Amino acid sequence: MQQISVLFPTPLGCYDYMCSEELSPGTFVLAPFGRKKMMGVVWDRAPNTHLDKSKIKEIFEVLPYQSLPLETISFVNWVSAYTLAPLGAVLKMALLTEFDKESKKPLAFNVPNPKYKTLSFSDSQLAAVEQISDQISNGFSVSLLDGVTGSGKTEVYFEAIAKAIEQGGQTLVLLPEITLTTAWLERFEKRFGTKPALWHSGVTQKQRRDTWQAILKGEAKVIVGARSALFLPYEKLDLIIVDEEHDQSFKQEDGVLYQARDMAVVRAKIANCPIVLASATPSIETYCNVLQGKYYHIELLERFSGAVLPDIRLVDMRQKEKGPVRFISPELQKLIEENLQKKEQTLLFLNRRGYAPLMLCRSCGERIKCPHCAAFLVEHKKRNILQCHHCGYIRRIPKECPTCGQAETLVACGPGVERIHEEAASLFPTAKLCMVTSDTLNNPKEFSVLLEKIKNNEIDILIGTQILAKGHHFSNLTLVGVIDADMGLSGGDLRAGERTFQLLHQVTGRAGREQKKGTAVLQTYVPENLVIQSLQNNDRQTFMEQEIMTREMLQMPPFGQLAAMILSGKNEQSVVDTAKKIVASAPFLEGFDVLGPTPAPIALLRGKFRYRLLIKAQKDVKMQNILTCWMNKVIIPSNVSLRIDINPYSFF
DNA sequence: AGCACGCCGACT
DNA sequence: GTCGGCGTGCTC
Repeated sequence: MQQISVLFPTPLGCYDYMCSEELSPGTFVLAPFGRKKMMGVVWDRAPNTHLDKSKIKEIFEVLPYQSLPLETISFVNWVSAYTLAPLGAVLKMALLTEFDKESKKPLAFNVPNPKYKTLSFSDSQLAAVEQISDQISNGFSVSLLDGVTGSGKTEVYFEAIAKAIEQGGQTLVLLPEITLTTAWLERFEKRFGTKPALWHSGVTQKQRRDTWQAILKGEAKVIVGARSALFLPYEKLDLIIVDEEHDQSFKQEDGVLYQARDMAVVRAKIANCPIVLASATPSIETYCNVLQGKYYHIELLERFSGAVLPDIRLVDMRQKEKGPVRFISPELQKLIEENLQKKEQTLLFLNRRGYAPLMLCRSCGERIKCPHCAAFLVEHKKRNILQCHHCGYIRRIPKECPTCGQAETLVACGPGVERIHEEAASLFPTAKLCMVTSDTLNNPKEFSVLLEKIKNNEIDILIGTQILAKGHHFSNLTLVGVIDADMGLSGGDLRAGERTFQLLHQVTGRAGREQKKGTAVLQTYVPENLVIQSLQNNDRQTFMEQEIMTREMLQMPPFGQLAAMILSGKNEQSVVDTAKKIVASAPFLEGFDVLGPTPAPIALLRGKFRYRLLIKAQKDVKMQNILTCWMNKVIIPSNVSLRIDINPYSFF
């Protein structure tokens, strides 16, 4: 009888069992767990010798499935140790939910043909192709593929994929969920003659099953997916691409908290293969690694088809006289009118859904709040509702103020896209308008119908949130108006400046393509702000240098480490007491500081009170080890839950 | 996470 | 008298 370590896809660690034969790590087994029969994986852990022998049960059976690859096991171990998430919670991301079912007619995965259609490249692109291709089959390396929108980044990394296919290896392409559209897939199919394997939230159970199996067997060669595709059981991973690497949606914000771009680098290291991070606006973290010589820098300088960068103009909103509330400035209005006359398209961008972010009672001053969250309800005028954008709570728009009972006293404060749509409709009564948000688009089909309409010039003015900012080229779109360029800048978030720069760079880049020079207007109350100035001058360099200097001075990431502890529970006193208890037992160590507790910016969410601690550590400190020791000392009552967020991106 | 055990309120 | 609410504790 052997004692073996087994891991289950539940948020726990390893459990030991007895087994008559020796089983290698990765073997699937069926074992008794609690009062249930559960499927688990034999793990690469030494058996626990302190365990009371009478407690150890025997496994039921060895399942006749192909083992989980050792690289996947190493990766799960690494992610768990880094994020401090339980091993089993990480394993869960690597397995299928319906594991026992088998497909009668599995999908076929064609091998993409690297020679299907060869593309022609400019000199600059050819140089980049060569640099990237040199990395294939040369072990682990990280490259930043750095090129402006329209410089042909995608086609350049397609050549690296072609080379990996020729060698018989697998390639993983990570894209932000929103970029995973038909447009990208069409380009892939044009180049390789077939579709890649897909992995994202919209993939059906059967497709998931077939794809998972095909990846394990090495039949699927190119896998395109959102961040969760990192955990698939690759048989022979030879290349990873992370496109739009700066995109903050790579940070998973629920369940296991991880940064998929960073974990992708770790995954490449485990596979001993190259990874390419592509972006027009690289993240500060990646750029610092380039400056330190840890990452290669592959630059694509020119726009491919000779298109020019848009002319960026600022409208200083401070100088506007008080009058009836208006969100489209006279300057922007004039440009839109000119654009309408030229029969060219305009995009009005505001990253806020709904009609107004706040409803206020003119009589008593009450602002209508969510009953479950410390947040204001957002007015959605068309649907005649108020909605909480944090928990989804919905109520009808009341006729009377819910606090003082007076009728007709509620007023909308501030703009959302719906309100911009309303204002544009009254300013340009003959123009064809279309509003696009995640509320109005329900599926990819609707989206492609919309794209077709835009292409056929059936729309003059688009009004939308960031769903429109990413990854689409509209050849007749020559004017972009950013309603509130400062929106993302406030709030004391570490990455606010960086995020705003990246988003607005991307949005303004939608203006002008194919020889038509575009214009972008930034409406701002802080025209002197570095982010706004750098955007206007198309000066990424200055912005990055300043941002890096600030981060270094403050010892913020990537020059120092951060971790957040979020305590939440229905009993506020209990949450506060636990937070204080944790702080009281904090270790005193050089280069390890504990800040807080403070109520979270959203102090009540879904009926739970939330407090935060921020841990700031120097770069060389083994933060995870310290946190683990520290947490082992304190007892968290069961009515309080604690989440640790290593390198947090959101601070709500 | 599940799942069971356990101790207090409103129902046939 | 029970049915069921969710607090608490355990899973090798």
